[in-house]
Amino acid sequence: MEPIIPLDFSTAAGQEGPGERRDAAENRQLLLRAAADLFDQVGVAAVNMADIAKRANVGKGTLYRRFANKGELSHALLDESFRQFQNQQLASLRDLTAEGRSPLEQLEYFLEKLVAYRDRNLDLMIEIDRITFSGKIVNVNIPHFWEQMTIRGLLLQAQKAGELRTELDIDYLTSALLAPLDGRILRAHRLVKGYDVARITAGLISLLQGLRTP
Amino acid sequence: MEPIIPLDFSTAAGQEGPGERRDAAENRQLLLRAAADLFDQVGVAAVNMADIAKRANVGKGTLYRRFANKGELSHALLDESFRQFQNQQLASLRDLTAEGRSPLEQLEYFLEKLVAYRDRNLDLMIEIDRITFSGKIVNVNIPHFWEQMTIRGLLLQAQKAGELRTELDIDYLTSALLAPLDGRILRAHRLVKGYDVARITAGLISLLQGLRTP
DNA sequence: CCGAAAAGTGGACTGTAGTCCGCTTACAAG
DNA sequence: CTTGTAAGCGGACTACAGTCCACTTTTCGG
Repeated sequence: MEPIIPLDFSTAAGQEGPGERRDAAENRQLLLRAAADLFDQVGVAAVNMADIAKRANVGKGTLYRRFANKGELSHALLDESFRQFQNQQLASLRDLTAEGRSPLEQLEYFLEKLVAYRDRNLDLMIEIDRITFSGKIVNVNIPHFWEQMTIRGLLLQAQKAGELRTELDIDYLTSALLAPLDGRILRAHRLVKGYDVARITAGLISLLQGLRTP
Repeated sequence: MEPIIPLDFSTAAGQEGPGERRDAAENRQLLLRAAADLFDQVGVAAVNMADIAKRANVGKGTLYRRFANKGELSHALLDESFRQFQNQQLASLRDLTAEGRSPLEQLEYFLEKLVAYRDRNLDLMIEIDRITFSGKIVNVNIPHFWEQMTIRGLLLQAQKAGELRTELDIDYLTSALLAPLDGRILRAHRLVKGYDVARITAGLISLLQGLRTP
C-alpha cells in the first residue's frame, strides 16, 4: 500500500495558474511536500489537517485555502501519477485497437489496470472517494469522471460492435461495475474479506463477460 | 425518503436482556423515541448525538453507553422493520420454492425487494453503512451479513442446479452485486445520477442474467 | 431491611474538521 | 518609488464526535 507520490509537484492540481501569487504557489508546494512526507511516514489515515499545516510551518487557514480537506489534498498528490496512468491507458487502448482487439477485450484490459491502480493507491483513494460521495455536491472528481467515461465509452463501442446485447443500460452498468472499486468498499474486500487483486479483477471480468451477446 | 420506524421499540437492539437495569431500559426507549422524532422532523443527516441526548433529557454519556454512534442508533431504529422485511423475504422465498421457481428467479425477486427496502430507508442505511465500512473492525452488521448470506446462498443453489456457470467465484460476485447498494453509492446513483429504483433493479438483474449457463 | 457491588448517569473534557476575519503582503498602475 | 487593493495568511473560534470519571441508583445476598 505504498502511495505513488510524484517527485515534482509543479504541475499538481489546485487553483494554480498565472493569476496565482508567488507566495501562494510556494506554499502549495510546501503543503504538498509536507503532506506527502507525513502520509509516507505514518500513513494517510493517521494524519490530520493541523499536522500538515504545522509540518509546513503554515497556519491552518492557509492550508484550507488551498485544499478544502484531506480528499482534495490527496487528489492533488495523486494528480501527477494519475495523469501518467491515464496516458498509459490511452496509449495501450490505442495499441489494442491497432492490433484489432475488440472493445470488450480492451475493457477487460482497462479494468485490470484500474483495479491495480486503485489498489496501489488505496489510502489516497479512500480519502478522495470520501469527499466524492460525501453528499454535498462537489466539483467533479476528475479521476472518477474519467474512469466512468472510459468504461462507458468502451461499453458503448462494444454494444455498437455487436459484442454486447442491445437492450443493456450502459450508463447504469458502468456505475455498477465501478461500485466495487470505491475506496472503502475496495478496502473492505481486500482487507476484511481477503480477496486479492487478481480475484477482484477476475470477478469483474466475469460480470462483464456475462453481458456478451449469446 | 420516509424512514420506516417501528412503533414499538421493546424488542429493538441494544445490549438489552434480562441483565439490564430498569432505568437503563427506560432510557433506551426514551432515546430511540427521541431519535426517531428528530430524524422524522429534520432528517437523519441534520441530527447530531447531542441533540438526541438533549431531546431525551439525558446526558451525552448515557446516550453513548447505549449507542456508540448514529449508525448503531439507526440500526436499532431499523431493527424491527428489518426483522419484518427479513421474515417476509424468507416466506416469499419459501413460496417461490414451493411453486417450483428456480434459485435464480428467486434471487431476482429478492434483489428487487432489497433495492426497494434499502432505497426506502436510505438515510438510515447511509448511517449504518458508514460504520460498517468505517475501517475499524466492528461487530458484524447484522442486516448486511444476512443480505450477503441470502444472496450467496441463492447463487450457490443456482450453481448447483446448473443455472450458473461452475467456474464462477460466488463469494466475490456476491460482494460485487451488493456494492452498488451501499448507502452512499446508492444515494449517489439515485440523487446525483438520477437512476430510479426500477432502473437499478433492472441493471442488477441484467448482471445476474449474464452469469447464467449458456 | 441493609449495605456492598454493579450498573447507570451527566456533563466536562479532548481531539479534529472546518470557518471566519483582522492583519499582512505582493504586485500593478501611475 | 508610491500606493490601492486583491490575494494571501494565521490562528482563534465553532461545531460535533466520542471519552472519561466522579457521583447516583438499582439490585441482590444475607
